This record gives sequence, structure tokens and C-alpha cells, in this order.
Amino acid sequence: MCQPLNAGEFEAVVITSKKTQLTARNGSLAVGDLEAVFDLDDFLPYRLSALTNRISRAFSALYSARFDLTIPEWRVMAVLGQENGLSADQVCAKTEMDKVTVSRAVTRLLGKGRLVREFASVDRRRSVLALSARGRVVYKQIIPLAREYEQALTVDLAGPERLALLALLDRLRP
Amino acid sequence: MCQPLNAGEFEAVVITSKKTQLTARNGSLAVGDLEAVFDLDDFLPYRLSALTNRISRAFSALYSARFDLTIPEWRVMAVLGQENGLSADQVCAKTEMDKVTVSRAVTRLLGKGRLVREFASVDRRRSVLALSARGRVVYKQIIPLAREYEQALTVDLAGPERLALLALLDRLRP
DNA sequence: TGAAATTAGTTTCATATGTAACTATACTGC
DNA sequence: GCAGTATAGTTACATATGAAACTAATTTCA
Repeated sequence: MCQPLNAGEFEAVVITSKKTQLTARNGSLAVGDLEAVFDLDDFLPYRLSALTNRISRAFSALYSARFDLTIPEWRVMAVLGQENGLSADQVCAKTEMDKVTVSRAVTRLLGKGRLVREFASVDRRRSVLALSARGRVVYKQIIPLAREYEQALTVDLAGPERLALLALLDRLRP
Repeated sequence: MCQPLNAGEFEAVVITSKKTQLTARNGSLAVGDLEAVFDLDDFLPYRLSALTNRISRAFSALYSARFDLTIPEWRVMAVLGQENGLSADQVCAKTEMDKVTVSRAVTRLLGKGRLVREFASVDRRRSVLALSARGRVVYKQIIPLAREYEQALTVDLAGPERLALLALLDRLRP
């Protein structure tokens, strides 16, 4: 996948963290902050990624087996539950998932009869997706789980803090 | 992976969003909020997941080809750059990645000479991982990229807001 | 017009992923 | 000691993933 365009890897000296508890073992490492420390816990992409991994796993554990739904499938259903008639492309944009991932999730959901698909008469490349009656049943069963999970996730946040968090996330420029 | 334990999927009536712009197309859907609307944009797991996907892609674009590093590899290097001597298990805990993912990233990094591994004398199951000199060179080259990316990501946040965001994330219970 | 470029979506293929099974080491209590 | 259990890490396997190639419909503009 990645071409080996490795940058010059010549010798260099050590970095250790101020938090290090197991530093300088076995004599192979010199200790000392020879440049400003990079603190991972303060690095937003890392914090968000670790947090999101946990959240996605925890939440999907609540619905995946019970409803035979993968994470991408749930996401597609979630956006269509909110807004019917989206194209696959719009689903991609909303979920930030790859178009291949979306295409396959849609295929499986169609197979399970949880989605209906038409193609726009104005542009027959463009799909027009909606939850089927059956899909809406599943969707409606998951919503309470989603609410409960979100509730548990945010027990320690007061209402305004929760909104503040959402607002702050909105101001990031990924 | 998922057993088909589908809950009963009988007929049900419609949900549409207050934000819907393309509702009730082609006569197959009745409109009306028959139950409280579930707004995805207000659902924290969704917001975090979409945001994090974008961030991970954008950031990995900065280093993956240039340094021949996958996302898991970078994450392993990042935690070891901060704190040498961790076991694979501790790396798992810090990164929230699966132990298999970590095992493979470690294998590849060892192969590229970016990591050194010993096994703890007190418990020879336990690995003791550290960046090699070569690994530290790569690490040191990525740190500025990480800082720059974080800077661009948070241009719209004042310092205290950035800290507030981190603090709020810390109070979630995933 | 109609050839070239663009766009929506799917398929192919090589790689990445996680669950479960495995190996090897260490602990537990008899 | 040593059987039984627990833990760290790896391997095997089936599935998921995304980049790139593809098909098909649409737009552009010469």
C-alpha cells in the first residue's frame, strides 16, 4: 500500500516523556528532554480516535448481533431514518464513509429488505434510497438503544456542557 | 460475524425528520412525526465517528506515504515515543487498538528496524518495546507534522476552548 | 450534434481487520 | 512439585476495507 519513500534514517538522540515510568531501562537509553515533549494525551486526533474506537465498539455491541447489522449498515440506516430519499453519494457525505463501503452496505440492506431503491428520473445514475417498512421497524427499535447509550455516555455532562461539546467539535477543521 | 437473530420485522408506520427536504417522494411515504425525531447530528457517537474518520484520513495522508507508515504503526510509534519500555499490552490499552493489530504493527516496525524488542526477565511472556535510534529519527520527523496538523485543526479554537474540549472529552463514559 | 470530460455507482483485487484457536510462560492452591 | 487456571502474544481464517479500474449516464463545448 505504502511505497517505501523512507526519509533518511540516520542516527539521532533520545526523546523521553516527562511521564515516563519505565525509562532508561537496561542502559540502552539516555534520559532527557532534548526537545519539547510531544504529549499524545494532548493530541486531539489521538484522543478522538481512541475515544471513538471505544464508543463505536461499545455501541455496536448493543445492536450488531441483535439486529444483524454491521456498523456501516447502521450508519446508512441512521441517515436514511432521518432523511429519506438520499443518494448513495449523499449518504457518503453525511457519514464520512467511503463510497465502496456505502455501496456494499446498501447492497446488503437491499438484500435484507430494509431499504428500497429507485433511480432518479432526472438522472438515472443517481440512486434514491429510503428505508423500507421493514427497515423502519428495525430503525425504530434501535433508536431507543441509541438514546440510552448516549445518555450513559454523557451522564457526567450537564445539558449545556453536552451542547458545548458538540459546538466545539463543530469548530474543528479536519 | 453476526448471527441473524433479527427481531420481528412486522409492518410499521413512518418516521421523517423535521429537517427532511426530500420527504414523501413517490407516494410511498406518509409524512409526520409520529414519534420524537432522532437527530443524527445531535448524536455524539455519530458526530465523533464522522469527525474522527476525516481527521484520521487527513492526518495519515501527511505521513503514510512519506514515511511508509500505516495508521496502527504510527500509533504504536507515537505511544512509544512518549514512553519507552511499554509492553504490547500496554500499547493496546493506550491506543485502544486490538492486540492483533498491535502485534502486527510491532512485527512490521521490528522488520523495518524502527523498534527494538526485549522480553522482561521477570516475565518472559511480556515484551518490552522501545523505538530504535532509527525509529526515533522517523518519530522526530513526524512530530512537527503532528503539531502542524493539530494547529490547523484547531485554528478556530482559542487556547482555553481547546483545553475545554479535551476536558469535556475526558468526561465521557464510553 | 458528438467526442471528451465528468459523475454515480459497482466490481476487482490486494491488504487490513478482528474472532477464535493456539503457543508459551507464569501464577494458584493443594 | 504439579494440575488447573490465567495471561502475553502470535497465527489462521473468514470478513471488511479502500484504491483503482470499470460501467453507465450525463454534461460540456467545439
